[in-house]
Amino acid sequence: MKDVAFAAGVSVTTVSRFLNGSLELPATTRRRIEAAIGELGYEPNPHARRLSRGRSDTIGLVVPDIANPFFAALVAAAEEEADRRGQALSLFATLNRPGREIAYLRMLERNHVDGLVFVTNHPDDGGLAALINRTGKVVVVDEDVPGAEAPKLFCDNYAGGYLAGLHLAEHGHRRILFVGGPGAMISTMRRFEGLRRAIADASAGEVVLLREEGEYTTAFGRAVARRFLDDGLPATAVFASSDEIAIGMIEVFRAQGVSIPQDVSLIGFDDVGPLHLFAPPLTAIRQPVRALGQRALAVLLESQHVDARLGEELLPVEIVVRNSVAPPSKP
Amino acid sequence: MKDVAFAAGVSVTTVSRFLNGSLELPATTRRRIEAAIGELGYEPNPHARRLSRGRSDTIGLVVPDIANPFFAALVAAAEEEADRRGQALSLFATLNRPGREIAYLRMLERNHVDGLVFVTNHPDDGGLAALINRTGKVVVVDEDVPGAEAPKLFCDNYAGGYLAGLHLAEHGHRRILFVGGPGAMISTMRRFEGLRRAIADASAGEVVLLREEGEYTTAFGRAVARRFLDDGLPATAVFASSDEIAIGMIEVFRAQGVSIPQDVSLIGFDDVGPLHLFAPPLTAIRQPVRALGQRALAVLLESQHVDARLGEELLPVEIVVRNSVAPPSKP
DNA sequence: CGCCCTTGGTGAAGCGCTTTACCTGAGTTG
DNA sequence: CAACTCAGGTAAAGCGCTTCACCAAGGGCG
Repeated sequence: MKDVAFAAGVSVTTVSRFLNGSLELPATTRRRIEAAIGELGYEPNPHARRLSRGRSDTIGLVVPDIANPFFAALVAAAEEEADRRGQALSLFATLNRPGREIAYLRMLERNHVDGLVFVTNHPDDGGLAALINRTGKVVVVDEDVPGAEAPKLFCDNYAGGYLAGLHLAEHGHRRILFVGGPGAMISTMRRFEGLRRAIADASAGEVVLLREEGEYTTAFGRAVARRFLDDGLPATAVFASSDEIAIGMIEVFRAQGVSIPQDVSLIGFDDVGPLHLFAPPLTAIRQPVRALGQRALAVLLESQHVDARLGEELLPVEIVVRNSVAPPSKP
Repeated sequence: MKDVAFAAGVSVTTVSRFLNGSLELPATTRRRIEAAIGELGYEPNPHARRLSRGRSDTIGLVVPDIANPFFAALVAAAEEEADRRGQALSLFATLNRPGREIAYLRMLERNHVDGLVFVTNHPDDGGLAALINRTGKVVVVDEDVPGAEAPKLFCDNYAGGYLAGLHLAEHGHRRILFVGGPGAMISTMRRFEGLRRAIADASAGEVVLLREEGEYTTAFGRAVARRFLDDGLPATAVFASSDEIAIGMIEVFRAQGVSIPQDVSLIGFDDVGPLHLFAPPLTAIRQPVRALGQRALAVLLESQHVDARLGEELLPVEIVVRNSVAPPSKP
């Protein structure tokens, strides 16, 4: 930049201010600077810029696992929005490695990034919340970190559970198995609450609501399905709280010759994979995953100055009816 | 850091060198410094560090679309490896926005990142190659950028095509439709070449090889499938060159009541989605997508010093046989 | 005519590290 | 005992920007 300034016969201040738009220049000067830049092939050094300005125009995104299609879609939407807003996106996956979440939050604290979109998938012992409160500039997405005073962005889990419950109840199901993720997470709690409420609202008489909670993985789905079969199909319908769980269960059901929806109805949650090509096409609650990613960025960058902290924002879900729910064969 | 140095009664040089491990200190001094750091809650500023050292310990990853499960898996593997090697990962999606690839490469040039893993999905007019050659520190992954003098990392497309062809030929197919991505990309060319070679090797007598080329999208898959049906099923088997294409085709086949594999056999490529749950479970060539991501990072960081440029590395593919290929009903 | 505003700049002090070149004093060695 | 190491440091010069505080000259205005 010094060279550019010299070549253009001005000071570095002028070049810098011109480049940053904080100085109007007459056409002749401007052209001299531009010519110098062109000839010297000058490119500003972002590290120096960041050091000077004290910020990086980079935001961090912490997710449990990028390969999971749900998170992948979230990341994609966030990246798009970040790019639109002139921010770079640094990506971190926790992969359930303990301490990783903490490490990434500390990175925020060290100004590595200007803000963090934080997606967790397991309960916090309070350490995370404390760290979030200390650092600021975090938006908590998808799952809650209780006690964290930060903008929060979830899908409407309760409504999702309610829609699923209503759909099952309308088909006449009275014995329903809920398969959730970790019991302490709000996605699990709220979806269950919604489900229960819907069943209570829509079904007269006695209703049986079984409940399994574990992880949002195919492995857990398989385990639950096996247990379910061992118990002799204690319910006529299953509400699987994620694509992964549903996939695991379908695998077992299929292997054991249990057909959907004749033997058991199944409704999923997320709907980011190609569920419509499954056999049968899977009815599911659709998460607003793109909106989640976009809004996360927007909220983060806009709460930069305003203190719009606190308060959670709920994004609407919808039910996508396909072919995996039918009336119970033996009611 | 100045404060830490003062509190510990040493110079900033000492603190810096101690922190960077370029100075052995007696236990007492070390403890004084550590105590000062603890008390002051000191965290080094990465921007300053980067400016001083002239590098960022961040590598960039440019992919067409993160939400695509194939790229998502690639990103996930790369991030994991980057983290293991102490590098941060900046993510950029081109989303087919023209000029984006160039923009991201220039960002490399400006030292924004130390290196770039570059995944393109469309032909280059030479501009990209030129830029890559100028900047260095790029590894080209998955699809080629012809003329770029950089380490290149592909899956063994030819072998993939060959495996698919062999499988189809062994089931007696003589009229086969190849559905590729963009015709100019090596993935398309090499897979087709492999397919053709396998057919030639395995089938005596006349063979018909139809060829459609377009994009790796469900939309293209649907379009080809419709055309295929309009033409009255001119082939008994289809080799779809990506999960997306296969999904698009299955959608149309299913909607039109064409059943797989009775009416037409189908073999896919990629195998990152839950193809095993499709109806029928889809036979496919599996890409070594995790290995691709990992190796990309390794190659990038290791070619940092060595000039191991040039030369492409091929990662092995395998065939995953499921249930979507059967002998033709009317040979 | 004197004053003030605007336009078009400038100098220099940071930003917070790393690194080079150098220094000092307590052993070690011949 | 003089010369030589070597551990244990240090001062200061960057790294390449941004920005604060100023300033000169020309023009408009009362």
